[in-house]
Amino acid sequence: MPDNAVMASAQTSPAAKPGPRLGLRERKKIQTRQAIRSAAYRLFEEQGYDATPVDQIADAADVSPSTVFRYFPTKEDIVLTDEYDPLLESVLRGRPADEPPLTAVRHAVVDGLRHILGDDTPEMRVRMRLIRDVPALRARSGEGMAESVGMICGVLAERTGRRADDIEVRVVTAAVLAAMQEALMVWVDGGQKDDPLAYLGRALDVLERGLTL
Amino acid sequence: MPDNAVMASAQTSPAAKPGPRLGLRERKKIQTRQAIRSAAYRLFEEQGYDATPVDQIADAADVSPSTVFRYFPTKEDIVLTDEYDPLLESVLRGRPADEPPLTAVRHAVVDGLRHILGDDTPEMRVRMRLIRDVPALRARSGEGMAESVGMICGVLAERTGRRADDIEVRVVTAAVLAAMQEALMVWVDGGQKDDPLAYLGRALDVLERGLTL
DNA sequence: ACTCTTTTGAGAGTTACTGTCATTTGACTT
DNA sequence: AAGTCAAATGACAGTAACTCTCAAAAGAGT
Repeated sequence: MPDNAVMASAQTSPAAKPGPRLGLRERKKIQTRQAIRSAAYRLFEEQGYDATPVDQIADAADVSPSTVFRYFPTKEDIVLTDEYDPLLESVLRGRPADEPPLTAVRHAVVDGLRHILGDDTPEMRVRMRLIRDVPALRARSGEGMAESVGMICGVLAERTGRRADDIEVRVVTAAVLAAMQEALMVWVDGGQKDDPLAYLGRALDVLERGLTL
Repeated sequence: MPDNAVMASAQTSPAAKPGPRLGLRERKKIQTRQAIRSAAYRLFEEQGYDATPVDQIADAADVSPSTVFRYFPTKEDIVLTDEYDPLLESVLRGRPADEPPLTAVRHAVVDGLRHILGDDTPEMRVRMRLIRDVPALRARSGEGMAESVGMICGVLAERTGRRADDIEVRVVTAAVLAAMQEALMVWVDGGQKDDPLAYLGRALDVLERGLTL
């Protein structure tokens, strides 16, 4: 269960958790991964995403192009890889079983976002801008969103006794994630100044209100 | 304003409207376009989307690869090009000005879908299946959806006096389109048997109900 | 120091495009 | 009917994102 690419990665920042007891091999892998990402972000900001070939990223990160593709299956993944879904799932499963589905999902999404905004790094801001501006990244981000919808539907199915492909379950889930997406994009459009959670709250309120304007 | 790729094209079917008064040139263009599409759909069904190179489509359609790319900027566009947005926009603008936004959008989406389902061709069914099954197409389809959101927000902004980037306007719009998307996908999953409009209706009801399950 | 496994880099190949340019082919004029 | 012009086509060269294979390099365990 991959990612929700609109959201930032949980362990993107340098030295996210080097963990004292890792072999040299593992440490090098983390280093390499980070080197590639840093180089990529820098080049993307300087020249733009499309104008930056993978070969150039490889050069800048001092690895071969093969290695880049070994770490990131696609160029998009350099920007979009994160671990949002597992976090979201565990928060959602932790909600009390008698809570109404929408409330549970709402809390899960809010908590998940809060956790992730913990690392409010400059890199994350670049990432959000890239997702907003580069069509290929937007598209892939949407794909990640769709996978999140699938995961959430699975959990909701267990909670409600409905089927995971029940249209109402799916609509609820899709609407919530769409609202989150819009909230984040509006936040980015506004210069990433205010609290994104405030936007998210307003967005979810609209849903609970039955979309009345 | 491109397309909503989950929706089928309005003039995809053969001889959609040859129009009696077209020069030979225009007629040939329509023919070529259709030849490419037909060949592509056939090959996609036989071998799969990814396993079918554009060169092979060109061969099958008796044109050069250059010509294929002249008609369809990307391979994805062979499947996804449609004219849903203009239709949607005109229907939406035609709704009475005092109607609540959600109601107006709801009617527009339903009417739009009805129009489009007029041509319930086999090709359209293949298209829907491709969109469901091929990640690249799903992603692009989502992109089209995002553009539709933009268009609808523009119209709603005029109607309501709010700004087009108002978060509530965007959430309403995004939720409706997400619901439509889910409705269509559930319909496809169910074998495209029943009336898709019934699914759409149920999906939109969930939204108006405030996402209560 | 010596295996053994994992990681890396080098290189070749595929495919989706992009851009250019000469040729062809309708469209229109005389 | 012939001639001119603009649009459409095809051939070709080039770029960039991957994919695959294989041999060299580098940790890990003995």
